[in-house]
Amino acid sequence: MASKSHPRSGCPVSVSLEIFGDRWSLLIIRDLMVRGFRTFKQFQGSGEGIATNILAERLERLEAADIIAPEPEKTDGRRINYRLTKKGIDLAPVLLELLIWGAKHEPTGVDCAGIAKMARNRERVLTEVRRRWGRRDTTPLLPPGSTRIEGRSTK
Amino acid sequence: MASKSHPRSGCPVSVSLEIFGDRWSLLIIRDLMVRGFRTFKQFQGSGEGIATNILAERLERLEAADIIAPEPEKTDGRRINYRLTKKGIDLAPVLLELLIWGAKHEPTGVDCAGIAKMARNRERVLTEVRRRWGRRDTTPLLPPGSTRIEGRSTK
DNA sequence: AATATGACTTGCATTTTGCAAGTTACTTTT
DNA sequence: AAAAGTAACTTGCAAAATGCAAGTCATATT
Repeated sequence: MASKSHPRSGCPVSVSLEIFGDRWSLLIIRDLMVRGFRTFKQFQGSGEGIATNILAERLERLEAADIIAPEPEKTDGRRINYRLTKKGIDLAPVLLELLIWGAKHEPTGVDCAGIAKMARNRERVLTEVRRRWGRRDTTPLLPPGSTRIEGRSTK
Repeated sequence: MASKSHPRSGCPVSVSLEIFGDRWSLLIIRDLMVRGFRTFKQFQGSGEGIATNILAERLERLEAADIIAPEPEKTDGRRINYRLTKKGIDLAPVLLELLIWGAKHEPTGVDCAGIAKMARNRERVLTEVRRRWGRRDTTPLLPPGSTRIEGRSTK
């Protein structure tokens, strides 16, 4: 992917897309950010069907861009836990807007009302995502299959 | 590009990425949204170096997704003006966050202070983008090479 | 009538993907 | 302590997407 550095415009949008402008990178970041995934196996089984060679390449790429960082698990020498860096967690607004747009404009089989509520409380959602990242809290933000955000109700 | 419909998760993020998760689509949308570009030739010469066959394919794709719509120019039968649909202009927040992230975290050769100001006034920027879209105003939001947003100063 | 322009095609070489089947270094079981 | 997992990758290909350069074709312009 974009291994050869084509001379592109210096536009920040363009630069961003050169790093994660593909169909998989942001899904990995999403899994880290809201589903609490940490390992290769988890990403692999995330339901999107990414091939293992592509997954390995994307992890390498995201690491090189300092968006994620690997930390070997002490209690199990086989396992590597990936974690978002500060730079990585800063992608939360991008992901949130992507989520809101997709839910609004495409049939996605998720609770639109729940997403609409998130759209009305962007800042609250982002604050929660950042707080959990700071605490290394890995419980899924969205319980699998749901779209309701956990924690203090928004009512 | 994702011509074969792989069965993917119904996650809105995933669905969004299937439509414009590549290195070019959002750049075309950016050109339409903030640079006031309308034609094939303009996109082609946007400085990113997109190949004409790819450009044609992306325009077709974005049109199929109802993100852009072509309208032939009455005064010149050769020219087709592309325009963002409502669904397309709704991508403004995504693009803005992408812009903010890139400017903050990558060397982009643009005025970081200007972008930081936009980051503090997201809503104002988005309102302006939408207003201009509604008026079919095609003067660039950002004067070429600059990053200062036009119109009423933010002072 | 001749030339130019805008919006694409086409052909082809190079890259990236996707898929299935390993491999390697631990861990757990028996 | 040997056998049987597991986690995280590699490898080898075939298929698809991308990047070039060069055309085509329907208007415009000169």
